[in-house]
Amino acid sequence: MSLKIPSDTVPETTGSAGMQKNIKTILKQLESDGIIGISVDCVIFGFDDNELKVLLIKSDLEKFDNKWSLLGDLVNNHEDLDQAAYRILKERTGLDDVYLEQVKGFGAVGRHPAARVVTIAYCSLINIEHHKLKILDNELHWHRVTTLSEMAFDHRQILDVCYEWLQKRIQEHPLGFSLLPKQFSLRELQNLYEAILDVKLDRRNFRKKFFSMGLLEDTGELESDVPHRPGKLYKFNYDKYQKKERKKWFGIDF
Amino acid sequence: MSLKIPSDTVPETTGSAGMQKNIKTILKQLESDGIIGISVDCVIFGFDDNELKVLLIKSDLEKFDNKWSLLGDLVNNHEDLDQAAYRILKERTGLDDVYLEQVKGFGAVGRHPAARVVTIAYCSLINIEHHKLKILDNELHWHRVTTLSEMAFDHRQILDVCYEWLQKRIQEHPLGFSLLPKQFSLRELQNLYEAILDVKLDRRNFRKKFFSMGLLEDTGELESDVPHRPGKLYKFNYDKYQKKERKKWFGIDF
DNA sequence: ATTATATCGTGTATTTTTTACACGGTGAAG
DNA sequence: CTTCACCGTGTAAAAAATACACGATATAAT
Repeated sequence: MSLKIPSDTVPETTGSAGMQKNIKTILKQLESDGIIGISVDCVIFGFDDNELKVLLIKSDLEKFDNKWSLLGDLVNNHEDLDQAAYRILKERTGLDDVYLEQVKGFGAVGRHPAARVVTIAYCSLINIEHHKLKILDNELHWHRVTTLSEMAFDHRQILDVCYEWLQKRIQEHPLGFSLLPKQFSLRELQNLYEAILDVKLDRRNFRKKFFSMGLLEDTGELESDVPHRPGKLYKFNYDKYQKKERKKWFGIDF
Repeated sequence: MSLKIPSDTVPETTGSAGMQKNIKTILKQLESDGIIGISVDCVIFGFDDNELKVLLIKSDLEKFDNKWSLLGDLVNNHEDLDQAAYRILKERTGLDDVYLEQVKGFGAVGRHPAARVVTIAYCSLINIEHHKLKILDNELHWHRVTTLSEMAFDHRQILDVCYEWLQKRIQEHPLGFSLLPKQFSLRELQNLYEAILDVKLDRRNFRKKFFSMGLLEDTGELESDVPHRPGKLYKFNYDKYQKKERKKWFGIDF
């Protein structure tokens, strides 16, 4: 017999009052049996209107009435952690080929009010445009990351950790491109970095930096619908990046 | 009722044949109930003889006969993940005030032969000297990290991930000091970095780099028992490090 | 058509950081 | 009293990061 109970967020799209009761019963049983549940929570970032956004859903638990919650679910018995995260992502965004990476496990004893649940946080970056079709479905919402007050469970802490992880990560690895269209102008790229890192950067030096890596490919196309001189559109060359030999020693810097 | 079953490694020091049977029974039951177990595994690093070592134990499972295993245990229902890791560390090394950090969760379906167990890997750095008293107990062994062949479970993979994590981490954060005595010479520190990162560094520039951070404190003492001119002994000033404001933007570098 | 405006794209001088490298000093061992 | 191995410091050259300016080109307003 395979237990199937809800996680921090509603896994079924057909959430109803009758469902709720069932959920609570199962959670209670888990709790009384002293079994630790294991879930996966996805911090799905998007970039829109020059701001970093995160995809959230209204919590279904009374205790967290109207609070925002990350997208998550219990891990099934037959699936890896990564698979579980991909499943959630697919269910919620319809997107398949996305950037996804594990960030950290969270297992404080009281983090879930109904039972002991350890969750593994994943971070995902998607192009918000690709996802727009599906957003109307339910209680899903893109929310600014900078102006978030309370959230359900320990999801605020998880989001904070993931946001800091992202800030560090985009400076060392080429993930930012996942938030942009395949083709992008250099200004769009810089806006992305400035928004995520909350810094102002010099346009010319930013340009120099990226071109010196030799990983941006000129598509020959130009921006359109801009009220000024259009910039060239580039795409990131992942192949070249893979083949590139990375220097091992990068120095000590506390 | 609180389930208590063994993890990837024997939690009890009194491991015996009778115990083994009990373990298997419980694992089988878990497996048939479709419950996912959750454990913590500690990658405990030490530094000795100018080499990075890891603390391992002989696996108790027949399938992994004589293979090396990390130190781990199932997470108890009433303890946080971090607490579980600390508990294992304390049980095995007798050490308390140690560096410990979560690295990654591993949850491949078939990673444990007896049941589905998701494990959270922790990385710990200890001074190998402090631990020598307790090593005689059982099957514990300090093993070179560079010359390790097969290991039990997916522990080789976990170790690899943690080793790479360490290589990156010691360049950005002051953790290396946990592997050294409180007081150390600059050469010892450099040997540590060279061993862990597998690079040769210029002695003078290494010195310059560290002193320019202003975090090394001259103890006034000198090395002893060296067959040459003794070097000064320093200690790391953690207080100063905490107070130090770190620059946010450190540039893009793929 | 002409002008205003906003961004594009490039180059250069300055500062800072990293790297490479040399020499005199001190303690132990023979 | 010489050899050896490492300690401790300084400096010149190379590389990287930063600051900053100007002409070009598109749209929109006049």
